[in-house]
Formats: sequence, C-alpha cells, structure tokens
Amino acid sequence: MNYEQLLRERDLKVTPQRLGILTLMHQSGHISIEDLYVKISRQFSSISLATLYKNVHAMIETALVKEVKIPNMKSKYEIIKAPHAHLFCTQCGSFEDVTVPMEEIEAMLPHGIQFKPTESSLVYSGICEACQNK
Amino acid sequence: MNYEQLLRERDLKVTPQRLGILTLMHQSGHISIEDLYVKISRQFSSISLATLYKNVHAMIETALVKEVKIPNMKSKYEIIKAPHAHLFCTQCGSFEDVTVPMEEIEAMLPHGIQFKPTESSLVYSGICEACQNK
DNA sequence: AAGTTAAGAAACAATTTTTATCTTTTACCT
DNA sequence: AGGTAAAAGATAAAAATTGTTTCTTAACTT
Ligand SMILES: [Mn+2]
Ligand SMILES: [Mn+2]
Ligand SMILES: [Zn+2]
Ligand SMILES: [Zn+2]
Repeated sequence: MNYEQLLRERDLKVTPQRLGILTLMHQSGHISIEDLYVKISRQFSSISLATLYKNVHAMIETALVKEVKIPNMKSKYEIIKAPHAHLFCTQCGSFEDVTVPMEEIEAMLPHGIQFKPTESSLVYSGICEACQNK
Repeated sequence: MNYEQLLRERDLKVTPQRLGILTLMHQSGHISIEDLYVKISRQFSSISLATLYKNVHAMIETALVKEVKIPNMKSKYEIIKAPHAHLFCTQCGSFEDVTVPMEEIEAMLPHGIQFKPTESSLVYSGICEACQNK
C-alpha cells in the first residue's frame, strides 16, 4: 500500500512519523493509542504523545483513519477500507474484521422509519473460535 | 418503574442520589456523564463528580445501566432494557432507540465463522426525519 | 541545487476526564 | 434505637487529551 500517496491526496505532508503510524496501523489491523505510542516510540524515541494524537486526528478528519469504539474497551484505530463489522472476544480480547453486508444491515431498519443511514457501526461481542476450543 | 427494587436486587443501597440518577436517565433515555452531572447537581447541589462516576460504574457492573458508545461522540448511558439498536443523526445530534431484531443481526455473520456472539452493538449514523424536512 | 516558507515535530504546559483516598454521613439490619 | 458497612462528600491524584511555543524539515520556487 502506498501511504505517501494517501497522505498527499489529503494534503498532509509525508513525514517519517506518519509513515510509521500508518505502517503500524496496517500491521496490527486495529491498534489503541497507547499501543501505538509504545510501538512508534521504538522507531522514534523522541516522538511525543501530542504528535501522535494530532496525527491520528488529522488522519481521521481527512478520512484516512477511523476510530472504532468497542463496548467496555478502549478505542482502536484502523486505516479506512470497505465497510465491515467487527468481532470482539470478551474472553481473550481478540478483535478482528468480519465481512458483513452493511447495506443489508441498513435495510433492516423497520419500514416506515424515515431515517437515512449513511454509515453504521456494528460490533459483535462474544467468544471467538480459539476460546471455544479450550 | 421501581428503581428501589432494581437497586435492592443488585445489593446496591437505595440512596436519593441513585434514585435521582436513574430518574434522569429514564427521562432522557440516553444521557452523557456531563449532562447527567449538570442535571443531578440541580437536585443535589453538593454531589461530587466522583460520586456520579462511582454510581454509574456500580450500576454498569451490576447490569442495571449500560454505556452506549457512539462514533465521534461522547458516550451516553441508559437503563438496560431489551436489546435494540440506535439511530444517531449527524446533523442535529439526536439519538434514539430503534427496534431491530438483534438475533437476526447476529444470524448475518458469514457461515463457517465459529464466533458465538452474546451481544452486539449497532449504531446507525445518518440523517433523521426532522433534518430531512428542512 | 539552494533558498523560502509553511506544515509538522518536539517540548512542555494546561485542560479535561476519570479514579483513588480519606472523612463524614446515611441506609439498613438486628 | 443502635451498630455497621456502604455510600456521599471533599480533595487529591492519575490518566487522557489538547494547546502553545519553538525548532526542524518537507515541499515548493527559483
Ligand atoms: Mn476493522
Ligand atoms: Mn437505547
Ligand atoms: Zn477469544
Ligand atoms: Zn437530525
């Protein structure tokens, strides 16, 4: 994936810190601010938490990154891709994507309701396969 | 609704502050901590924010109250009731319940996926009826 | 390639949000 | 009514987030 281009398209300067943030986000799939800070600090020992927050926010505002809110958990951040839902294992804490047709989810609103959804957030909490086999 | 009983069933002492919190939550349907603090302070001018947090947490841990996380918004809290989804208007900020069969939502996980959902969180973001007619 | 400039990084301070600790008060059980 | 443990109030502390100022660098202009 070409992060330089993604940043340039959004008029965000390409800095090593930003490339590092995006690389880490991509590698872990979903990552919390604190985990991101621990990992990015290994590459840029002098990076400040403020820089991290500012960058993540800039990326959210330009629709490059998305905050995923999870019941009873700290938020995680991911690089935006096709709409999808998430599986959160309440036993081991694993968190991953799952492909669910979000248009169908949106079609399940009761008839007669006038609300026009533009986006929806769906997190399934439960027990993952690995935890079931224990 | 009998809040005294709901508290007693959970071995939480019935205090005027707790009854006030539950009443406000019920009246507004969903409320943020800060709004709750503003309103509860009118009844109990000396109540501390720490008391509010402690109580809300105690109620969450005993499954009387639930935190609802909303994309790009502060969390709101509601008294637990039958599973349902939420509509969030990105224009006016209105936030309300919508009845969606959550079992069907859970049945939409791809076949072959072993994950066993116990609960799911679904928030539709979009434009409410009132905002469409403007 | 060197110079210019405006965005971004770092350092640090300040806010805001949440939790912990301690003392006083109160709900609730004999 | 009296005893006791839980909860409220009052701070203080910790954690999370944002703001400010200065220094550095990416990217544009010659
Ligand atoms: Mn995802
Ligand atoms: Mn609700
Ligand atoms: Zn698991
Ligand atoms: Zn609206």
